[in-house]
Amino acid sequence: MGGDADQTDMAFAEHNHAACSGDVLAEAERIARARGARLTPVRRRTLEILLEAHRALGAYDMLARLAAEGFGTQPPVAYRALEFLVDLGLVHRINRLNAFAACMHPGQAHNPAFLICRSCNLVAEAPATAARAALESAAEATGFRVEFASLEAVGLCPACAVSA
Amino acid sequence: MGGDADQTDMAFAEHNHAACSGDVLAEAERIARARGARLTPVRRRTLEILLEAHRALGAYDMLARLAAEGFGTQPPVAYRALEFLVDLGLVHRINRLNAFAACMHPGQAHNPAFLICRSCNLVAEAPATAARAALESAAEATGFRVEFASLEAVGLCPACAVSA
DNA sequence: CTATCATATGTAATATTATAACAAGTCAAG
DNA sequence: CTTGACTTGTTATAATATTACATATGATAG
Repeated sequence: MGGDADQTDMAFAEHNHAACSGDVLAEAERIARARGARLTPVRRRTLEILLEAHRALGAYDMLARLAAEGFGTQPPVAYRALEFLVDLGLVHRINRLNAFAACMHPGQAHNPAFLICRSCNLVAEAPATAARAALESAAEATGFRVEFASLEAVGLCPACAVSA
Repeated sequence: MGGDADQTDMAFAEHNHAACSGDVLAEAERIARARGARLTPVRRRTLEILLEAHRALGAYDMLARLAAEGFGTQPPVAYRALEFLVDLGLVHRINRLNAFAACMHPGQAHNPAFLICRSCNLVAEAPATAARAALESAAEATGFRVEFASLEAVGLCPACAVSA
């Protein structure tokens, strides 16, 4: 899995959000097109908001922002856009937080692990190939067939670890 | 981690629930005592119900059973008992399901991975030492300090895999 | 013993997260 | 254009979880 190393590099580093968002957005367009799906205004804006926030947002938080921009005001507006993006692999659901975060590496084989900072709420993706393999092998020992696994770690990001 | 191998053995195997529940319950008493905590009737019964069910139950499902047995009828009754048991490591919260499952190996170093059968809803624990180590090492590469990690796999248990 | 204090239980009220059901609008294909 | 699939929006409701407060229980210092 050659992509793994690249994914870690910028996880918590300072970087230009506008640039990385733009890249992901362009990639998102291609992925949607390839799947015959339409990246409509609400959907696109939902993804943009998540990319700008650079952390996990709850559905109602997202809804408030969308409503403020003239989109619908009811829960399904947010849930549908988020579900669409999750299905396309453009957004991940963070179960622990009941929240959603933009995927920073769409298209690349991902299913990453999530690193959730309990201090600043930043969510980063970490390559989880090895961890997944270990989990799968432990599961296989019991005869369980893993179809999907979610790996979520809570702790302190580098910046917050320094402050503490 | 010598305990790991033992933990897998009975994960999905046929076994005597009454016996394994009794063992866990006795161990629970000891753990509570050691912590100066009281395993009161609601708390004890909550654990028993989870042990009997041998799968994850939602808080409201638990509440209904407790209420039927003469305990309180309001949500905090279930949430408080469950929180108490989680704090003592006697029950695990399965984030993916918004549900709770009895720990089958209390006391032993656990923080296991959870194997959730999407067909029969059985939840088993699998040793996750290796997976945790891999995850932690991936996290460390980004400078993130992991304090807690939840590993939840969805798939098919041996019995359901055969049926399918 | 019993007064006291921390803990536990119970309830009502409310907050948060999520889905179902349906009407109206959009858009590409024929 | 018109059909048919999809998208958006709304109302209503379900499912999950917490806050606040009153009462009860149990251990223990006096």
